[in-house]
Amino acid sequence: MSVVTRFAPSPTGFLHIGGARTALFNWLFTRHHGGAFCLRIEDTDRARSTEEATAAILDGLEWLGLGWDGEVVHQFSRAPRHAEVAHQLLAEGKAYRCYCTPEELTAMREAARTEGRPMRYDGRWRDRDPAEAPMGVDPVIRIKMPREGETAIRDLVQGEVRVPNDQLDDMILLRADGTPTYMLSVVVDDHDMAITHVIRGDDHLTNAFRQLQVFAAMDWPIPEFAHIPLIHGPDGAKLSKRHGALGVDSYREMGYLPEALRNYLLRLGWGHGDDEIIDTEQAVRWFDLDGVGKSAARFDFAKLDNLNKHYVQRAEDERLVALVLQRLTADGAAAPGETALARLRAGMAGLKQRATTLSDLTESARMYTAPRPIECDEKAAKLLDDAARSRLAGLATALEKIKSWDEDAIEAGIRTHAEAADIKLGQLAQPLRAALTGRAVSPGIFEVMAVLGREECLARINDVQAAGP
RNA sequence: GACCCCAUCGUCUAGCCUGGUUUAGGACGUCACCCUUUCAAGGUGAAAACACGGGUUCAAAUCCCGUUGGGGUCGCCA
Repeated sequence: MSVVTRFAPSPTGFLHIGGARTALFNWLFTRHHGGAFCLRIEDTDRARSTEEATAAILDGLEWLGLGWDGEVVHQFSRAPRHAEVAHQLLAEGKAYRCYCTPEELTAMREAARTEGRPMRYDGRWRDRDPAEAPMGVDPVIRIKMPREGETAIRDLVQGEVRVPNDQLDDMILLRADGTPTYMLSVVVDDHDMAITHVIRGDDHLTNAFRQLQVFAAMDWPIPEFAHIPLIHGPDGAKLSKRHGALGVDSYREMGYLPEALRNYLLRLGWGHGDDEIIDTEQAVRWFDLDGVGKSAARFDFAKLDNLNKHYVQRAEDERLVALVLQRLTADGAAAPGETALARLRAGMAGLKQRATTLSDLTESARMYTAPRPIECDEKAAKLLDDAARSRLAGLATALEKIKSWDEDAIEAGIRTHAEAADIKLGQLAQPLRAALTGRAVSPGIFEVMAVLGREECLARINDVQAAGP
């Protein structure tokens, strides 16, 4: 039997990090076993579903590299089929019309709360004669749930979980306006799409019992379930907008690489021995549901940063140059000229060794792309005191003497100069770094000089001298 | 509140199913030292956990029960 999975977000907001992980697990599981990974947009809530949210979700999945198979299913378009199933159940006596008004239900709910009982519909129309139906009330269709015994699911992550059937009330299948509810739609769609494995968030675990009864009523085969634990915020509380419940687009903006986010999300709740750095190819080979933990995990930016740094350092220079260029010009700024671009390309190898995010990388890249005179940050300015300036003064002639302008020759030339002038390399290198890059931190200074070129170095040193204290 | 789920270093986890091989392993983070033109990287080392209480057993992080703590669900939302 070939595996068919689905990721079924509702388009009421961006693709948040928990959803992204659910999608990742589904995708990995499908790629590992061979099969189809389907995407279904659960847009039956017409009031809250938006086109923008759908676009954001598709965009987020694409960016993360989680491609789906086949056409995207828009659940609302299948509403007639859902209604058909509800009516079939009605005809078979497995469902019934309920004429309760929303007010009645509210009263029921309030009463339950004051009496400290759980709120469950009391089934008052379950066996009532439809002839008693009040005029002018559009009925909903409710399923007849079993009232005795218990329902059990064998969850691939949670193990066997059972719940007494008296906990399950006669839920609504079809609303008064004839539109299907989520509980009906998921089941019908999962069946019609021939989904074999339902891998979703833990928050759906209790829904699974209700859904199981719909499958049973229709006499449909029941898919495998795998309810994966939720992701919590750094403080252990539910991920809310205040914490890390950001859309994947936010992580993209912060400068994380999709492969780093995938690796991080994979390790959040899934383990394979002591392995930490797991690229996607390896993940596909290793991933299975038995490695999924049962407890919720907290989101930790420090670890994501560490992973991101790892992937940035190993990313192709050209790819990073393109990404940095995008960021450099994102605010409408003019693209760097040819010389600046050439420097960026040449300097990328050194730059990326020190970057954590694309955002850092972009900031550090400015030392190669910004026009003269470059701006000094506070720490750099501090390095350029009078003593430092005077040490720099004698350097120009030394630089003129260097024959071939490459890293090794520059280093040799400067070391010789430092020895002759009787100053420590460090005392020279730091002011030089400040003058050349405007920062106190940069790639190796000789590398920077090689990338910048002799003329530019001389000019930047001169800029500092000219500016005065 | 009812029902359900969970519980190993600060965090992510390995070990748990198939009790002894564990002075409970790794990673991130933290701290120290080394390297060093800054930073990063790298190297070495350190501090750091089986929530608690009962069982079962010759032996429990591992099995059972309870307590506590955390989480989820209780919509004509999904």
